[in-house]
Amino acid sequence: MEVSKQIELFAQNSENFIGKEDLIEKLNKGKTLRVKLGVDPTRPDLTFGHMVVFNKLKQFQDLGHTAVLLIGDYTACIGDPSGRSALRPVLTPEEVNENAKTYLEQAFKILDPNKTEIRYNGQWYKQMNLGDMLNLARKMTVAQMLERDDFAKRIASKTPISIVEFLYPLIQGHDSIELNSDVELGGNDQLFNNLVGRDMQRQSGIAGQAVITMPLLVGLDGAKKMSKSYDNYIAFNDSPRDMFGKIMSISDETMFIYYRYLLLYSPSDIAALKSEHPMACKKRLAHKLVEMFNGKAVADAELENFEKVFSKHEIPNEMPEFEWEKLSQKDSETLANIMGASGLFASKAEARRLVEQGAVKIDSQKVSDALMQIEKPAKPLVIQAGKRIFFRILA
RNA sequence: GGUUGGGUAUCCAAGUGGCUAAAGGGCGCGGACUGUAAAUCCGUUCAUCGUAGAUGUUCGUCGGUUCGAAUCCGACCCCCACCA
Repeated sequence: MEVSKQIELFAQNSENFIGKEDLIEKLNKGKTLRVKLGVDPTRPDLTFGHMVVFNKLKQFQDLGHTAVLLIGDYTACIGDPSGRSALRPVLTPEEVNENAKTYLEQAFKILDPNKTEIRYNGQWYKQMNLGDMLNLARKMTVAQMLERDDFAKRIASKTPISIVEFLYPLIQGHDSIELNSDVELGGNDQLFNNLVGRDMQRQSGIAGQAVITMPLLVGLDGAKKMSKSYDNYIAFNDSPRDMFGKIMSISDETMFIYYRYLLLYSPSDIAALKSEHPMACKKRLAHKLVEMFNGKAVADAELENFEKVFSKHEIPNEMPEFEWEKLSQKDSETLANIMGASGLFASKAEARRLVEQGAVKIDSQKVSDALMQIEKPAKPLVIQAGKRIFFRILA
């Protein structure tokens, strides 16, 4: 593909794109780019927030460039502050390996494994000694470090900063030297770190990497960034039902953001969407994303389930099923006990509360007495609590 | 090492001897409404008990004072800040 077209694609949806000229030069020479993405193996669950960056990496792959996933197995012991004021936990090597494995499994739902190079930074850091470390530390000044927005804010608010946090950008930067990367990708919170890599590469006499950062995706609440700590995320590993439901729960405004960053719709595509019924748009978004992770058949089934349960207020096809004997030893039992025994509720008190609030239906008939007797059924019985919990008692 | 301030339910946070299972807010859950698991409004939010009130457990940990403690005393653990 033409160089200018490629550059245009690289820039698509990005928040910062530094070193564009360097890339143009390299591409004009016909170079295959090495595109680095640092992976944090302390948090093995990928969310749709990560997907924004992975999509970008995938674009590079599709154009024939090399994706380099750097697993910070060694640095997992440091704890990167990136926007959070609390230090991250230190992990054992076993945990890191396990995490890295599940991380990659998920990442390859987006990326092409055949075009991905996987590296571990333990490879070079294990052999480093204190002298090497000090040489690294020499490459930057405290003042430069304090330019980082996060640090500046923490100084201002008198929040402590550990020395290891100062080392983190240096270490990430050194990784770029080892990997000889031409581009580094990351979320916008990684801008500073990635730029340190660019500087350090130049200091060591090689061309500085370009840096492309992607915006942080807004979470389900439509307000804060998607993050596990805010519990406003969709995970790659969510069940198809949850994934579908969570997407259906976002606001219309957020929906268009997801179309843009998750499905890479262009502004004109999105303008076209806005003329459609928002409900239809949202269902399509949910369907496409679920399909991406679980295939078309599953996505179709979830769409059908959603329409059935939430639009038509009908009972879903699939739900947990119980033998009567699993719920009670007697021939008849109170509703509260049955619900409690199903294990689908936090406690028996919770089950009672739901009944009192008019949330519980037996075979679609609303019931109001938590202590009513349920007989061992002659034919299957469906108990529903709220809009989302259903279970069937088998005859 | 010293000096402060602090550790309350899922989170933030009030409470400084009984009226406190513990204010208020957030999250969650339910109901109404809706194209929606949006928004809004209302309700609810430790557990157990045949629906009531009662009992059990809970306010960093252990022990003590008291008829009675989240609240007072002692020891210990942990966190933050300042000083060194």
